[in-house]
Amino acid sequence: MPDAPMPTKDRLIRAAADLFRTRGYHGVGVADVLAAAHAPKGSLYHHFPDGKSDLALAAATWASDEMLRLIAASFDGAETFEAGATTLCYKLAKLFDITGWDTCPIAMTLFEGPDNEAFRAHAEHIYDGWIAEVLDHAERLGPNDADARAKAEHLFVLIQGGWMLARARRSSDVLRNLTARI
Amino acid sequence: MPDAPMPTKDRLIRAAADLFRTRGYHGVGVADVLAAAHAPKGSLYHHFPDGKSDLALAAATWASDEMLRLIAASFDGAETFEAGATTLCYKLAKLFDITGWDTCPIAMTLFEGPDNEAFRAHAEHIYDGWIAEVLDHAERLGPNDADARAKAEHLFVLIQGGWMLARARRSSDVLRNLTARI
DNA sequence: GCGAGACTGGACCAATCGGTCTAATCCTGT
DNA sequence: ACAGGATTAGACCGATTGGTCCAGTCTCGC
Repeated sequence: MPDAPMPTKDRLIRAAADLFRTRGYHGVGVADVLAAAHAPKGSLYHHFPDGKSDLALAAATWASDEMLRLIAASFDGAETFEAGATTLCYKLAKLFDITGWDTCPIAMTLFEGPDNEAFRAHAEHIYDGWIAEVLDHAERLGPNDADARAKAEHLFVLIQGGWMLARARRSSDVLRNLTARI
Repeated sequence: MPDAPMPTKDRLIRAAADLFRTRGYHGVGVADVLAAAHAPKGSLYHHFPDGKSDLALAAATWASDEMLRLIAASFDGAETFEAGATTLCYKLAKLFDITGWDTCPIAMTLFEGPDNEAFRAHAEHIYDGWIAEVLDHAERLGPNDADARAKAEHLFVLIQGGWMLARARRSSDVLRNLTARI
C-alpha cells in the first residue's frame, strides 16, 4: 500500500471517494475520511477550504475520471458500438465483484448533498461527460447513425439502473445481462 | 392538511418516507421527521422500538406500496405490455414534475443504511416485489412470451436509470423518452 | 367510574458532527 | 544559513446527532 509517496490531497480525495461511494455523503464523517487517508484535520481544511462539500465535489470528479477511463478502455479496441458497450458492461461487472462497487459513485456522493443545487449541477456535468464520451465512440463506430445520442443515453440509463439492481441483489450478473438489451 | 385524523404512526411513516426520499437516510435527523409529523420523540420510540432504522424500513415499505399501486394502475387498462409500460413511464414523469421525486425512494432510504445487510435485503425484497408485479401483467398480456421476466426486469432497470438522469437534469422528459426503448 | 395498558410529551444524555484556530514543522528559493 | 510560504498536527468548539427515560394523559373493557 504505497500510501506515503502519494500527496496528502490525493490521499484525501481517494479515501473520500471510496467512503462516499459506499456510504453516501451524509453517511461519512470527516473524521472517517481523515482516518482512512491518515491525514490530520488541518490538512483537509488547507486543501479544501470549504471542507466536506468541497472534498465531495473533488472526490466525485476523481471518480468520474476513473469512469471515463473505463469507457475509453472499453471502446478503444471495439469494432462496433455494441461490442464496446458489451465490454463496458463486463468491465463494470468485474469491478463490481472485486471492489464491491455499490451504485453509481456520483449518485452516492452528490445526490444527498447539503446545498443541493451545486451538487446537482456537478452531477449533471459529470453525467453529461460520460454520455459525451460514449457518444464520441458511437459516432466513430457508426458514422451514419442518426440515433447515436439516443444510443449513448440508453447505455447510460441501462448501466445506472443495472447498478441499482446489482447492488440490491449483490450480483454482478445483472450488469452482464444488460448486454442483451443494448 | 388533514393531519389530525391520521394516526401518529402513519404520520411518522409518511413524513419519514418523504424526507428520506429527498435527502437520504443519513441526511435526515429524527428531529426532522418528528417536526414534519408533529409528533414527540416518545411516540417514535413507542411505535418503532428500534428507532430510526425501524422507521426507515417502514417508510420504504410504504413507499413501495405506493409504487405497486402505480404499476397496477398503469397496466390495468392496458391491452399490451408495451402500452402498460408506457403509461407507467408517463405516470412517473408526471409524479416527478409534481412532487419533485428525485430518485428511487427505496434507494435513497435503504442504500446507505447503517446495518447494511438488513437494509439491502429489504431493498431486494421490495424490488423483487415491483418486478413480480410487472411480471404478472407481462404474462397476462403476452401469454406465450418466454421472455416475460426479462422484459419485466428490463423495464425496472430502465426506470431506475431514468430516475437518476431525470434527477441530475431536473427533467422528466428522460422518463418519457424511456418508452422508445421498452 | 375505575383500573390498566396504549400513547404522548419533552427533559436529558453521551457521542459525534463539521469546522476553527494556532503552534509547530517542512520545504524551497536565495 | 536563512527567510517565509506551504503544510501538518491536533486541541478545541458549539451544534446536532440518535437514543433513553419517565411522568403524565388518553382510551378502553369492565
